[in-house]
Amino acid sequence: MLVRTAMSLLARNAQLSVAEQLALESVCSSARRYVARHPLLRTGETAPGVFVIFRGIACRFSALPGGHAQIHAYLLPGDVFGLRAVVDLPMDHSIRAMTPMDVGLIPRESVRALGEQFPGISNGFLRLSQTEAAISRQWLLNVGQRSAFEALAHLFCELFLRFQAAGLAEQNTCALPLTQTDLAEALALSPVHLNRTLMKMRRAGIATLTKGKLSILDPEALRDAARFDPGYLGELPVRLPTVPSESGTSPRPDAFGIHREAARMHR
Amino acid sequence: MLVRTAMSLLARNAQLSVAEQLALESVCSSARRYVARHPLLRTGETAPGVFVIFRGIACRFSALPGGHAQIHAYLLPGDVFGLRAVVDLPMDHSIRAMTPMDVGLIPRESVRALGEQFPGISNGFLRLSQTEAAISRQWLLNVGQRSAFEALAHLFCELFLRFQAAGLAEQNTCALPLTQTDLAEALALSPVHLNRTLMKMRRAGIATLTKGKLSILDPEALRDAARFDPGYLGELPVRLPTVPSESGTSPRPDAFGIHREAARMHR
DNA sequence: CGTAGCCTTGACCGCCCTCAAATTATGTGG
DNA sequence: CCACATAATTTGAGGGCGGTCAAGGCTACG
Repeated sequence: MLVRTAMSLLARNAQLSVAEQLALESVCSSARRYVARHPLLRTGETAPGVFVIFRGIACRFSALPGGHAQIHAYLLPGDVFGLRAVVDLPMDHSIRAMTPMDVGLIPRESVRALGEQFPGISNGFLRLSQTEAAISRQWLLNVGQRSAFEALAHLFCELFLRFQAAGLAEQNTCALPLTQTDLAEALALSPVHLNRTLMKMRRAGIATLTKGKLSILDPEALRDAARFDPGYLGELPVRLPTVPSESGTSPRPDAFGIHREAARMHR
Repeated sequence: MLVRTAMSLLARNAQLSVAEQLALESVCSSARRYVARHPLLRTGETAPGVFVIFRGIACRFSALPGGHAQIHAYLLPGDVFGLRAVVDLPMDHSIRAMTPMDVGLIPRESVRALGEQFPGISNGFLRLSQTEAAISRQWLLNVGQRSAFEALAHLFCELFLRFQAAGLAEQNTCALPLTQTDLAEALALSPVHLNRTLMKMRRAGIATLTKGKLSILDPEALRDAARFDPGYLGELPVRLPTVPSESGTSPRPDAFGIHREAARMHR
């Protein structure tokens, strides 16, 4: 049930055929349930296979001396982790659940076997890997080049679109059950400064994060602050919300359309 | 000739069989030559195939408003770029030559065809992709978590080991024909501050960068400053140089063993 | 209803940025 | 080989973004 929807998300992101999706489903274990903060994979170990997220949020992170951590990526329903094991690489980082989770496992032998039978599956995992790499490049820009405000705006744009693509967003809100410390660790900011930045964004009427719910009040301002261009996320069938106040009245080009054009001024 | 040595590097990093390596070589174009600073791939375009570096250094980067840039990765001989095209993804960043280069091209149709014939080739590219991802995670730590001094030390460790693995390092030196501005753009520092950091490292007798040559004077101090653990680079048949003064006399544990332990003090 | 975690705000500090200028490579034409 | 132009390196002075330390308020949950 949840398995099917998550596998459909995976299939879309990996551009799998129906046959390939079904083949993966047939070797995917039923859901294992984990509690929040449960460690899923630890630095140094080799994953037993590819995990598929059915429900909940996880993160990749590096533990740092002093109890701090750097979060490298958030993993949402439909995302996978453990790909390194398919190519015999141990984990260079760790993964933990940030919320209660349901996770499926595709044993790495099955992945390899299916990869030989269905080249599209191998390509699909490469595609997922490449899209994650593109996201991580944006995170490097978040940490190295953007101000705290811009970085937070960019992160909100990314997460909202990814939640929306996973069918987990309302009109202009989505559940984002992360603490401010979690967000701070993603943006390499102190919790204190992340709080100040969040307050600033709230007072500006751009976006709020309350009780684990992200609300985008002024999508255009958010996108402008982040200079957000969604092209790097792949061709998601979603877009940032239109302005709620005057929703649907003025037929002007939407955010996604604008960036679609800008993203391919090539060729 | 240079083609063979570069393809051997690629084959090792991707863990290709001899047959797979030969198959790739057979569809790889002879070397194209580029001058320094030549743009190889631009944001938005789709690469014609997978490029293999025979000679020279390139970088992935994002151009930023204001003429600045963030470098995401350095690409050395034996490295590839253009993998995104194999899975029909346009470039989310750009790539340019940093030195004169010789580059081979494997058309993306050939890559896909060989991927179906040789599953090991698909796996190999996934492996390369995963190793690049691990490197980029360390870069996020460089920019977000490490001081300028620590980050520069870590970058030097990474580059030296990768040059060494490519057969491009002497005992404790290697050619590193990058300007201080190039390094600054990799570490998200200003050129001014990178210079100060470099001077500090030089005056501490740890490492110097002069006339395009990196010299590691005190490998232990460098490794300690960076808290460097080479595991993430894959199983390279190399290591940081031993202390020149007392080389090879004392059989004590090497860096790899030490930091393996330290890296997992969490949970 | 108490305790613990999370959020919020204030005060102060430091790493790194910006601006500016001097000095040293690098390269180019005569 | 030299004169000149350009780029790269080096050093100084001053400022700001974000860190750290600290304290108080809010919320959740046993």
